[in-house]
Amino acid sequence: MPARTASTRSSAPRVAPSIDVVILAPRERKLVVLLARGPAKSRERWQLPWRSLKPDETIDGEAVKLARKTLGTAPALVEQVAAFGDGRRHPSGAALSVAFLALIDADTSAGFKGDASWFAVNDLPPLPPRQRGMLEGVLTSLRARLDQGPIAFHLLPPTFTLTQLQEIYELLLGRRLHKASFRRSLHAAWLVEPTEEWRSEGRGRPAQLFRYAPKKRRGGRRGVRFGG
Amino acid sequence: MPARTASTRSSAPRVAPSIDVVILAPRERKLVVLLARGPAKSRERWQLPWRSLKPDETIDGEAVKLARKTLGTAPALVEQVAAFGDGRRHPSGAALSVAFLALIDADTSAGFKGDASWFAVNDLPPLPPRQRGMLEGVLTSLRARLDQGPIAFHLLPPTFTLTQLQEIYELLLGRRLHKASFRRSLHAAWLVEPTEEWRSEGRGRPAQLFRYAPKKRRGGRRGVRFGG
DNA sequence: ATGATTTAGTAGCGTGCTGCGACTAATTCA
DNA sequence: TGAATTAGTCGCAGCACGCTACTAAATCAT
Repeated sequence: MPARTASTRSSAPRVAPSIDVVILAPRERKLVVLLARGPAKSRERWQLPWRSLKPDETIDGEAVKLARKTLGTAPALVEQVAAFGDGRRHPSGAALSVAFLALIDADTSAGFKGDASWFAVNDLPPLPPRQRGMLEGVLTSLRARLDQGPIAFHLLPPTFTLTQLQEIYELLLGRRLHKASFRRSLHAAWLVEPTEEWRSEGRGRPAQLFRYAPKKRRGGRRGVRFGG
Repeated sequence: MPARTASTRSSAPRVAPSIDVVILAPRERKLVVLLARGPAKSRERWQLPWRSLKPDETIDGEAVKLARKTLGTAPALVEQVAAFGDGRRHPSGAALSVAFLALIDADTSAGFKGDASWFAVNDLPPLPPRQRGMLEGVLTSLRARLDQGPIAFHLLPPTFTLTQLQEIYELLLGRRLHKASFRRSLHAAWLVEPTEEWRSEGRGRPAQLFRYAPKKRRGGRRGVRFGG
């Protein structure tokens, strides 16, 4: 049921596929996404950063370049999520768009200066319809694969406290986790190792800093399973 | 920044994205994939079924049509897996290809008459390089999502014995499972219900037939976790 | 016919993982 | 100096998992 859209008359012109990137960072207990300004005349003033794919270009390479150009710095992770070729409208007019996920940590994102702006994913401005679907698809996929790979670590700086790590998981899962169970799972997964440093964050006992250091110990590496 | 329409000159010409479908069925304890004949002059004589995407077409719709046309009947499941736009060669010359997974059960696949042929996924003829990658990507994704959704059921007829179901899981996972544990997990997941029928399959005690009937019981539906 | 063989399905035990409440430890604030 | 706050650990109770061993119902061989 292809819904005819946008600037088309009898038969749509052939337009190159687009690459769209969903750049995420944690920010004040919320997940935020980086949106770029659209053309002034367009209905939606904000858009996911995108570009058209030229022949001979690889999608992964171009996605990394696009993320770096938009962000001014290289993200910790860039990963393809899915292709979107429903009939919905895309700013490029492309019949097909490929969605990418990009993650950076809070510290790096705080240093961002550029034309784009951060928005909480729970409180977004109107987006072009296909991009709205792409964003939702990326978030769903992110949550589903949380326990498959070390995704959460890419939202943190190189060293972090276990409470910080737990807060990232809670942010992505949308629910509270039990501290003791979380740490036990983490320990069993052999994903982090302690550093010598401790950080005093205002009140309370200082926390030890850890770094991401997966050990391929005997038995398949298990993801972090959640207590809570 | 988005380039114009049809074809460029000096570098590669612009070619519409392709839709490629990996049609799988269980067959004599092996997983088989349906391959179509390529053009006689081409290096690889066999290819994944594919077609070029025209503007205004939706990828999911076209994937279903392609699968149905190739197969002569509608598959039990058609699902997008990923986009492939590495530099590797594709028969269409497209810069970008989208891979789809399609599943049908053994009985239906046995009735297949057509130009294409079934090959065991462990013993394949040479394929165009990008399609080789797409096939591997689809298989990897299939195995990874086995415990997330009811994928296995789409490789079986509407009613089946629990031994048949277990064999499908063993086929996809590539290892033997323990009967009692498998059934316990299945029961806990509330995914099947017994019918009144029993099937006598040669020797031994007859087996009860079950049907796929997921119950959204209290607590999130767990996938089948594997014993043994 | 009857016992061997084959396949289906269940019972129950030990171990380990999970969820949770309650505890100790180290710091800041009044 | 003691209340409050945050970090980190202990250990129990219950459930899930892996496995062996059992019962059930059919066919095959003699």
